Amino acid sequence: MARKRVGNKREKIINAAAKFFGEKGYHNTTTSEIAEAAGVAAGTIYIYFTSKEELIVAVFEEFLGRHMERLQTGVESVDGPIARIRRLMTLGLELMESNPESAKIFLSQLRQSTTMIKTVAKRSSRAYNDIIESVLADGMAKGVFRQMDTTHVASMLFGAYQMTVLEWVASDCSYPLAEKAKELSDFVLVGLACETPKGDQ
Amino acid sequence: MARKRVGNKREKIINAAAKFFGEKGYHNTTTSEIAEAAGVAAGTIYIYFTSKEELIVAVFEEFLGRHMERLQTGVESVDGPIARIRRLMTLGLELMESNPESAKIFLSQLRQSTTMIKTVAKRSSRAYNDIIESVLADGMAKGVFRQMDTTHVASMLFGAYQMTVLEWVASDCSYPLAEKAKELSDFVLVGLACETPKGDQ
Amino acid sequence: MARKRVGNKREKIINAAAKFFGEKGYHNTTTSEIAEAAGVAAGTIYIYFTSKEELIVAVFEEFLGRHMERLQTGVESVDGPIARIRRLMTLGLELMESNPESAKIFLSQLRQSTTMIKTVAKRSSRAYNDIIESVLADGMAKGVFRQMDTTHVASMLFGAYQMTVLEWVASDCSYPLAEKAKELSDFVLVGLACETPKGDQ
Amino acid sequence: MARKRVGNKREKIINAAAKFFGEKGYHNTTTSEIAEAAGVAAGTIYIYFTSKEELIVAVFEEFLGRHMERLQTGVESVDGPIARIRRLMTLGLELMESNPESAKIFLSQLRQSTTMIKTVAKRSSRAYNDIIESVLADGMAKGVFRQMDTTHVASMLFGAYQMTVLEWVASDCSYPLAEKAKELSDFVLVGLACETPKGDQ
DNA sequence: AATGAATGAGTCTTCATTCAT
DNA sequence: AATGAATGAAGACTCATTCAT
Repeated sequence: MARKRVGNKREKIINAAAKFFGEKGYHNTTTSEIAEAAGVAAGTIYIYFTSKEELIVAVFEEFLGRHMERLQTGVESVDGPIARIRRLMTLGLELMESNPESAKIFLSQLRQSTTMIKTVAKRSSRAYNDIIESVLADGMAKGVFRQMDTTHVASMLFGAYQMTVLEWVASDCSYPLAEKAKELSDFVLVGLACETPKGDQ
Repeated sequence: MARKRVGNKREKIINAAAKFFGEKGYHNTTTSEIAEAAGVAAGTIYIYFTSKEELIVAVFEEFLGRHMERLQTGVESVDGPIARIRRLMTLGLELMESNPESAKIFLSQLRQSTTMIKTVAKRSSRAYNDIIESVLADGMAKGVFRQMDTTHVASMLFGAYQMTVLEWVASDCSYPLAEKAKELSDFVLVGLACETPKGDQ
Repeated sequence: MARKRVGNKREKIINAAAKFFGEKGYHNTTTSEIAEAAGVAAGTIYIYFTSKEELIVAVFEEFLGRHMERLQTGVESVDGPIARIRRLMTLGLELMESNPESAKIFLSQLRQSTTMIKTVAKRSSRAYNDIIESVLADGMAKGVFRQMDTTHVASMLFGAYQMTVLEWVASDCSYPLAEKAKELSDFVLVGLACETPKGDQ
Repeated sequence: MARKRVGNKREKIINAAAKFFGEKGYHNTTTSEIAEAAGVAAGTIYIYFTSKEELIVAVFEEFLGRHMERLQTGVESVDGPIARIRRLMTLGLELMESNPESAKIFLSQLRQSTTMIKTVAKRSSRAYNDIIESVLADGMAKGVFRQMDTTHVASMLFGAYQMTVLEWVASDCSYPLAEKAKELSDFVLVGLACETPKGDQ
């Protein structure tokens, strides 16, 4: 039965890498342990990826790319800016919950250093932000949301979302993440409503 | 009048380390370059710190500890939950702006991996969160803020704050961070006000 | 009329190997690139040769063997030791010129290290030397050449020949090698003439 | 008595490297074995040399530079082109004989591949050639030597010299190299004398 | 306390070779 | 015979840490 089925090795390596990168970070993960966990020889990694760095890039593209697609689709499946923001938050949390591995990567690797990694991380988070921003702009145009700096607000909103996931991961995923969806949506939605803070002097 | 006090070297090492850790990350910084930048011998670092890891811990404690103190003082200098939230956000951004190095550490190192680092990072962000949370709890008790999961809301608020700083750092500090303070405060304050999102079905 | 004879692949591999070994040296050439250039799969090389080392041995045998044959024939086509030395030098340079690849191998690989290579290289250069030596011995017997240590003189002569080729290769074959033939022959021939150096004290 | 005397480590490394490079060639020598033979840790090599390549360059410079100096001095200590050629050949063989290690490097590494090595090797052999060439030019100017292409003749002469050494090394230094000096000098000197080959048709 | 040369374990990466198809 | 994906041993180089001075 020879040297295994063809085609699933790249996938196995990406999965193993995702697991370790998420858990221990890029620098604390050795290519050897990735290889071992993936059930391949050390050198095999270098058949599919030219370097360790290219591997983490692939991990990003794989996981976040997958998220983006589903978020985009999800958002378009409902109408109205408010519903869309709710959908975005809820779906985002669901995706994270169904794949804690990718959640960890999403959180921990987002801000590493080497240039290439940086680039991809930025691209990924920009993709997230873009989706949010377009919903905001739409809501603003329709008069549902107040006037705002959509870029800045989108990233604040993204920050609130991220921290929601981070708390959950830090708790070792000890509760259903979905239950935070309402609070998250409420929090961000009020901030977008057509009025200024009240009770303020 | 020897200007060099005792402790001078420890301080110099911490400053040099902060600079490099912020710029290039923990793993891409060597102890040798820290030593060189600090103007001490490679071995000297190990007189003040038992390991590289302890050094980054010290950097965290130093910088974030300093922040905490000033945030705490700043918050207590005004009255009322709403004003305090405003003060917190504004002062936080000011502190970051006046010390971009620490801003970078705050952002990029917060989510590394090795256990010890994790612990400290968590401790630091918890400190931040604690300040926020106590203001929230107070506001809730006084009926100024709506009922909420203060822990979760505090961290979302912290997330919005973080992303505001991140955007600024990513832009190479190309604009005055302070100008984002109002939008940030407004955003988080509405989310806390005593009402539910409107326009929602 | 299938143009591909059996043995075609072996030949292609040897040619590709010769090219790379000559250009980049044994150690800087990978079996994969040889395979690619030869238009065969990586594993195919190991059907024809048991190892990379055996491959370079084959390259030597192939090219230098070919030279030897032609040199031998060429030498025998003229009469008299002096004419033969001239023929040897001229023909040798012609062969090198018509095949710069083999010239490079001849020069650069002659003195590698691993035992087996050493052995073959020695064998090859010995073959060269043998031809020269036999002409020398003949000339000495016939009284045309002076008494000498034919082995030593043969190798000095070979050295002069080699350096003539090396200079040419080092110049990127920028001039016709043949034009050095007369000087080379003159140089070595005087050294063989029946007299002692004059003008010497 | 601590970590040995300072200053002799670089030398020890160079000596160990010279030994192995000469015996087994650059590519078949590992930095670890050099370190071990030099009695230092693997990493120590990289305190003194930035790379393995820089190490072999240093080996070249060290040994051949030393030769050049002594050859130059030796040549200048006698008068007249003929005597100088004799001196050059004799002294050269003596130097090789007194240091077989360097003889091996001189022979085996002279024609490796990587660019930097090539460069240095070329520089070294050029230095040798330059000394020879200047003596030839002088002799030609004084009418002691015939008209010739000094560059080409110098390198042929160098080739004869090299092969004399190579034969000796190949014989495992089994005889006194010095005894070949006369034959070598005679051979090259006749080739330089003011006449054309005789007995030629 | 301070130095900085030395250490050596640890890592990524290469590449000759194998073997199921 | 031919393929080429997979192997895994080996090697150059890095860098946190030590310790004699």
